[in-house]
Amino acid sequence: MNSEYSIAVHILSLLNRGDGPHSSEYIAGSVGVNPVVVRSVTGRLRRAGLLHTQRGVTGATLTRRADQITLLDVYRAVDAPQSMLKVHQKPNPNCPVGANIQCVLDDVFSQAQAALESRLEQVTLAEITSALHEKAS
Amino acid sequence: MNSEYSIAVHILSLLNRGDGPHSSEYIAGSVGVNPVVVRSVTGRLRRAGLLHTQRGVTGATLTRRADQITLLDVYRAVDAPQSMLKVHQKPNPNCPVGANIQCVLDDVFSQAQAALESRLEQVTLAEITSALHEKAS
DNA sequence: CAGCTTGTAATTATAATACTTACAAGGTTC
DNA sequence: GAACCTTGTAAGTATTATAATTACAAGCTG
Repeated sequence: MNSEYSIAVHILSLLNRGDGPHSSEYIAGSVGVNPVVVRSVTGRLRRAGLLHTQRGVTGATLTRRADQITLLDVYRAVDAPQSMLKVHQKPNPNCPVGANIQCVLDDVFSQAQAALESRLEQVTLAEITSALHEKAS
Repeated sequence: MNSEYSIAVHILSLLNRGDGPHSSEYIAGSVGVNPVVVRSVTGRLRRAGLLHTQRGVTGATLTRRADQITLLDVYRAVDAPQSMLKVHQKPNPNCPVGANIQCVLDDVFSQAQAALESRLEQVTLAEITSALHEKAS
């Protein structure tokens, strides 16, 4: 797992403040990464339909209200792995266990992943913003 | 996330068949990794109290019944990360968002992680063994 | 046009993961 | 006890994943 996901949430939180357009360089300063990384993540969010940008013009804008954007939307947008739990790749097909373990684990891991995603779906960007204000005060 | 976790489940599944002692080299053949990796994972499982081994003597034995071992026990045993969702490490402390985003995300990610672990806790090694038999037949 | 922006490909560092070698510690067999 | 197994670990290497950086085309704005 890389940290694109949390970077994406950070970017969206900045946009949700609504205080004028922010360049990728400004955002990069807040996130603590290279501006290219910000533009890359922003690109994914745009392709997922969460925000709008335009070549040459500073800033990005959310395409819908913050309470209509869940952390699961963001998770899917950044192309996060299908399951965070990794199955080893080369079990021996000639062993009864090795031949079937991948299939069995895929099933179990999918269920665990679904539980995690379900929790993410219950949190909106608006709630993140609220929590940030809470902490800041 | 590395694949030690699924390797651990694989090893325990082999032990749970009860068909004689298996050397780390035999197990490695089924799992598809180097014997040293098997011994390393076995070591973690031993330190977590899930199985017993002895230097010089072939094989390992479970310390309790398979229906008393959950996948969460195994997850904890292999020293898996506290949260699979990674927070970016260098947000700008001088920015209202950057200063608090880690804290807020840690909280949300912990909840998602708890949901995942809760699901793992509901699955036992005995059920994995059953599923393997099911597939094999 | 000059100077900014975003979008993206390509390259280089860096870090995480996996593999392998090596060997000590200990058991078993003859 | 000697030869030959085993497990337990440390240390080094290779491979891969991640992040940072460079470079530049495409496009807006004054």
